[in-house]
Amino acid sequence: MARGKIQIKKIENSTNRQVTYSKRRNGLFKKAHELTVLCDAEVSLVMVSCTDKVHDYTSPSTTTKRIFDQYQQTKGIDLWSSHYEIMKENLEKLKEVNMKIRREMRQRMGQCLNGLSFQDLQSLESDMESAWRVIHDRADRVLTNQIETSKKKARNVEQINRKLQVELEAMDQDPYGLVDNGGDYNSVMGF
Amino acid sequence: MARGKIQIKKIENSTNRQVTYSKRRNGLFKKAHELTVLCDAEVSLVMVSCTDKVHDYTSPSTTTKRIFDQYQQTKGIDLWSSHYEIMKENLEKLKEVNMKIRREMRQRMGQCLNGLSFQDLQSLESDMESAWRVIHDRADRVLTNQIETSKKKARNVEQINRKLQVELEAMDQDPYGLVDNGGDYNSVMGF
DNA sequence: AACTATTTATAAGA
DNA sequence: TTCTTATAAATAGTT
Repeated sequence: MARGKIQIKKIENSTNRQVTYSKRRNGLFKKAHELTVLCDAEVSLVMVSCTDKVHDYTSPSTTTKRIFDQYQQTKGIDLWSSHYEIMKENLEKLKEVNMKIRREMRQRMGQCLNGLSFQDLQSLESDMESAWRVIHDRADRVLTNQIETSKKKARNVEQINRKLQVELEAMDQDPYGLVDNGGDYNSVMGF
Repeated sequence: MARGKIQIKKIENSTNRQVTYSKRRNGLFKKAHELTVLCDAEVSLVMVSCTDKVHDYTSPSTTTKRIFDQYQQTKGIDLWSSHYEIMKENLEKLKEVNMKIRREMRQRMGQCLNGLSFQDLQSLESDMESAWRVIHDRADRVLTNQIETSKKKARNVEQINRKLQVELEAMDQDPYGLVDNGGDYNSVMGF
């Protein structure tokens, strides 16, 4: 508004933008304050710069919170209460779910069986039996795999051993012969 | 600021005050919007007139709530925010606990066993075996108790039956005798 | 609401 | 950041 008109669009030069922000911020604060005094109004002005700094003005007669409360009341929108309520509900639901799971868990661990009827106990018992079987089978398979792998490794080592022995015997008979056994030797060292 | 300077103090004439409020309010909104655009800032401007009407401007890129959140974060935290934060933390913790329990639960039901080592599987297996035993014993005891109770009831009924028979025989011999068997009779009807 | 004489805000430069 | 100043914008008082 001086020394030339400007377009109202983002100032690309960041230094200029910063300077303008600072100047206009003060202007806005001044105007806000004048409005407060002249018209006996309440004003809350919060600004967040693009570098995330917060500046604010609040008319002396009130507080930011009070103005926001009034804002909420008039607009009929709960700015935070709705979030708060939803979160509270979620928390309660989650707590309940947690309780249920914990109880079931305890029952599956053989605790807190008092409330259960004979039918409940029987179905729990058979449930656990089949789960146990799955776990047992699984453990079995893992163990079998481990044994298989070990055996395979052992066979491998044995085989390499035999090969080396043959080569050693060959060297006994031909001490100056050139035998390339480096690769196999390294693979034995791997164990 | 035109046609004469004015003092910055409350305008006593209420019509003038109202008019000035309206004019300057628009000026403030315009300036706020210009700041938003020129400097890529976020602005929240809430005004409450002395007649308790609320007017507001919020930069398009954000919401009043968001700005208020930022404001709170920068300035001290008020009650609402701390409640909110604590609740959020609680929610997160509870979610995590929930996840863990669910995973353990699934494992105890024979699902999602992929991540478990042989040792894990073995300890889970023995855990479940002992829990199963507890549940089995419990079911057994409940069944035994039920049988015991049934037997006791049966014996009771039998005894009452015998008594009634004796009384019937007595009536055969002395049809007009007064025998008080109401109590026993009712207890038989109970079955 | 519009007008307009003035004051105020501010863009650009230092 | 602050000051300066030419000029754009806002607005007080009036219609």
